[in-house]
Amino acid sequence: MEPASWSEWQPIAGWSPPATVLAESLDGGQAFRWSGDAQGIWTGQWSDCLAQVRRGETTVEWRAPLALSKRVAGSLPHYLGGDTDWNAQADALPWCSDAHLARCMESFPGLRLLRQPFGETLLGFLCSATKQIPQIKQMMALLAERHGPALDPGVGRSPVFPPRLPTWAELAAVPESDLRQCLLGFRARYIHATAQLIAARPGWLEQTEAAPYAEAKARLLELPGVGEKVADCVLLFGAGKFEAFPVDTWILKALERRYGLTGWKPAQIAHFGRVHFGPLAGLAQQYLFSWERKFGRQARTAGI
DNA sequence: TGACAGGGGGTGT
DNA sequence: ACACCCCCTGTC
Repeated sequence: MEPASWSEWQPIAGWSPPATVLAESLDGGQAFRWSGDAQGIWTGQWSDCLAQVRRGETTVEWRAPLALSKRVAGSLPHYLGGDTDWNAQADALPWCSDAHLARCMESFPGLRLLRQPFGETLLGFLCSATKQIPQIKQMMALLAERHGPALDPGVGRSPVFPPRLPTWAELAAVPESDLRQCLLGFRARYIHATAQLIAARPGWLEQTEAAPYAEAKARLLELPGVGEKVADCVLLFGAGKFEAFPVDTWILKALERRYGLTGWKPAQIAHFGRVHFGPLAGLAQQYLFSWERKFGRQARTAGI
């Protein structure tokens, strides 16, 4: 599986997060196709791309198998959110009047929202219901191994690359029983039915990704297995809709414990989030989520 | 060491 | 509210 040769490490200008924040950005629950080694090198896949990322001297650096490096060079900056001025976005959050948000932002300096391919973001979060990250990653790996074509190197003879994820068109041809073999459980039915629905509507995915937030969300909610939370995750991590505010159990805990919203229902929490954090609520959500996951348990144990 | 609950980043009825 | 699936983890 190890490609014969990699390109030189190349800088990603303007991004120099601490190791913990790089880990949180790549493997904190936005994406499910990155894994890190003991040297701090992260290997990840998306679309037809395979790359490694690490902290360099001054910025994050990347490299790719030589046969893929041109493709990755054209795709990785966008994937890592390089189109966005993150300092400006973070500064636009109401940290000035929200001490807890300020604390979360200080704990994860340089945290980014990824801009993943829309279709595979949808697939990932259809797998996510009542599952933790390692299990979701296992499902995604099995889907790729069993139903994704080997990554196309593009030209001539080349090393064997690990398989990419199947597209929705490819998933539509996979029997539900085969999906179940990928440890999907009841999610297999959702993915199968969603694949049929998408296959029956050419252009539907692309139009959904391009639509404004409210319309895109309404369209996603038509899919079986997609509720409020999954739709918002797909739009935030796979469509760049920063106003999306996914409410999962961590955000529920965070707003209950840190903002005193005891007993509020998810829909009420979502409304509070959008009003309180504004048009970049999704970015605030990511800071709160990361903090709660990393520090929330001990904070609650300490009675905070 | 092996069985056995218990629970998990939700959705649908 | 509860079922839906079932792998993983912690525990005895």
